[in-house]
Amino acid sequence: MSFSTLGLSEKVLAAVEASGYTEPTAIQAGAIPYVLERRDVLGIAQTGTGKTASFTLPMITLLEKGRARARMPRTLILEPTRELAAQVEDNFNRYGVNHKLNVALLIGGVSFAEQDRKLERGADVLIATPGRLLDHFERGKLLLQGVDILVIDEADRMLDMGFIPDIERICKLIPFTRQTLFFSATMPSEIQRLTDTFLQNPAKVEVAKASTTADTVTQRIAAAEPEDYEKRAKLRELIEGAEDLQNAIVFCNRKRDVATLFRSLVRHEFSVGALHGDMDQRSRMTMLDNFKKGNIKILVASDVAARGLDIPSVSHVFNFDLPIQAEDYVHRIGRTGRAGRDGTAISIVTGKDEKALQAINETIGKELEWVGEPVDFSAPVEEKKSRRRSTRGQKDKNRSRKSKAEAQEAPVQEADSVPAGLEEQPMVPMHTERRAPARARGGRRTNQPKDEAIFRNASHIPAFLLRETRSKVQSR
DNA sequence: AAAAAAC
Repeated sequence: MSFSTLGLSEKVLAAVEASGYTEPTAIQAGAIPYVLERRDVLGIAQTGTGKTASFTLPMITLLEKGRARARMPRTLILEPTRELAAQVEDNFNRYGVNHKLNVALLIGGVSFAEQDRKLERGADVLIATPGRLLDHFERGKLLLQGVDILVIDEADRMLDMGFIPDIERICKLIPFTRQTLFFSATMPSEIQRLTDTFLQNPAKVEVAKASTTADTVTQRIAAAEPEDYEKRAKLRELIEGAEDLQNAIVFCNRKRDVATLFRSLVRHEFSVGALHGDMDQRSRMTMLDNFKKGNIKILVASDVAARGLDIPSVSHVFNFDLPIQAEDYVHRIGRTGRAGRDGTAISIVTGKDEKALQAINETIGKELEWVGEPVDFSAPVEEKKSRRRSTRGQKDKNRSRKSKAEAQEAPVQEADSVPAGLEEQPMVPMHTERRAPARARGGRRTNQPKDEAIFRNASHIPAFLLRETRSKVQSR
């Protein structure tokens, strides 16, 4: 199978070849001919299957005829998150090198001015998250009656995020004569209803569901005490003990925990970045970019990074917290072991996680194996105080199990406290212009890092990367 | 107990 048999234009084929691709993936081979025939397409595919190129390549081919008019984009692609939208833009830039496409990215968190300019100039391709798109529409800056191709990507995720009413509204604003390409990893009933309403005689292209537990991913769980500082110590131990760690994503359930953990790892001189939805857009983009380029080895992230992000090779995934929804576990560990590469996923489990762990084991259809000693779920997991009173023996046993180094490690910073000198610090992330602790400024090191790639002085991180959202709000 | 997304 080769790209040349799919009906793509010469210019597109040249760009694909220049990118080094020779063989289409299953979803590309299945969907591209239908798109070029102007059929509606229902694509059922996970991320990491080459889904994006399955619509961008034929779209670029189709866009060769005709030209955009001011404020009337010719095509519209809806994405659930800003990062995914930006990723699709990258895709158009890469495969559209031989074309003069006007591509406009309409996402929140950035100024309207440039987006307006691009709309005014006439966009061949409009890539948007629903909120910002509707915002532009309501301001009258955008006319949707010229849209010829509508792409709805990651529909099931849009559903999870409550975007379906917005999607329905947008669909109704676009002429009935359009071509619609609809992608979803799963087909829950609400999504089925949506496709029944908005697709006309679609060609259904389904690619085998990537097995939830890719054989190339080694999955393990590691026990820790439930206190945050204990979990952070365990995480450092896991990172330092990891074999062949090239780069890693560390998932936390909550944004504030992303922030706290990020600061803690900076203090411990890891090469680390953070990513969550409350960070300003510029930081989000730069963090992700630096992580992709390898400037940052460890990315602490919320579930904003769990799905869809195209980070080609992550050697390790760590779950600082077990995800609340077992399904999210699958998405998180799907960040590693991609494209047949080896990957390792290690999750920290505490006495409070019994139910979450059960749910995950059920979802993946096997029992996760422990590294080190397992958590004793039969032990009471009430508040620490009551446990101390009721089961002193158990507690002492736990303490003696801890290594000396761990025991000596004072709580780096409790979730609710801040290290000295950073009292006024915002949640996320640390601001380097304030005085960081001596170690983070490259001062005396108490323990010599053994791996230069994973450990690094934090002082190189550009200040704007470490700025938090509130400054933006204050400046208004 | 969460996160994501418009201002």
